Amino acid sequence: MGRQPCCDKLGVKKGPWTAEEDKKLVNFILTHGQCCWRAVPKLAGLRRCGKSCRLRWTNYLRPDLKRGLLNEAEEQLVIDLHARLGNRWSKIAAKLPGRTDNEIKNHWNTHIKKKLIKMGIDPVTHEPLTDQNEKCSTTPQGQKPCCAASQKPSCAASQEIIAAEDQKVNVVLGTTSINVDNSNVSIRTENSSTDESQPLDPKTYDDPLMSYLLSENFLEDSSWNFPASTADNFSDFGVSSSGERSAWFLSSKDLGEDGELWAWFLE
DNA sequence: AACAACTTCAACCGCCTTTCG
DNA sequence: CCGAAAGGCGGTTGAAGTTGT
Repeated sequence: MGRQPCCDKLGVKKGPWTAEEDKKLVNFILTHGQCCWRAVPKLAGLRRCGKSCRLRWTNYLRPDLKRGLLNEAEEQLVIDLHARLGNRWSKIAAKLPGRTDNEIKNHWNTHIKKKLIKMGIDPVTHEPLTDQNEKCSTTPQGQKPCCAASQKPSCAASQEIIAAEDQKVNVVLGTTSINVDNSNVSIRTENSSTDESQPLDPKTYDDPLMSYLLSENFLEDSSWNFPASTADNFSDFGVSSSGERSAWFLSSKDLGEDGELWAWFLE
């Protein structure tokens, strides 16, 4: 016998999450950590599928998420990574702390794609748009493109993209330069007076939270476990008391849009 | 003001890979 | 080792919001 089913479809709620459901999920995960998503709805008192809970947490409720549109540097990084990785959104998202694969995928489809087409660049192959490229990357509705970069390449352009995966890339955008060297990404902003840099190297951060969030461990392992006991909650991040816990959330979560939800938690 | 067309993005669906019994 | 379930991922959908007429 294998495992038990994820959730019986009977009585499972769908559609947008309510503030009440968000509270329950956040409360449960911050208290118990992420264990098995299948058990979360039952234990948290939610009539949702475990998958739905995981999605809601990773895409919307996680305290380390950034809010708002991707900035120019992030956008350029996404374009560059997409050229190398194709539609592997989770891999791309792993290089942009605080951004989710869903968010990047949406931004790509709604903004970047159009921008590239406007610039005469094929968003699939990242080659200049030509009749041949258009035939290659665009197909009638309902049909898959012959050489989407995320799939096995069937044209030369995609093969080059896959082959380029191990190469170093350096993109300069105005005063910002993005350097991608296999798994390491750094963003540097040239200041006219100080030449200050903002590398994404976790070692350069004194703050243990930032260091951890930017480390490969965190990026590769999204199932970061909170301690089960509230007594030693967040000790891994260098905080222990409830006051420090509040400070940690205040600094890591943009309270602008979800202020009510997080204000509730911090009470 | 009313409606249509367009845009955005949260959430779902279904497939694939990994893990477990 | 095998089969089944969990988890993860990318594609797609549709409701809500925005813009144009």
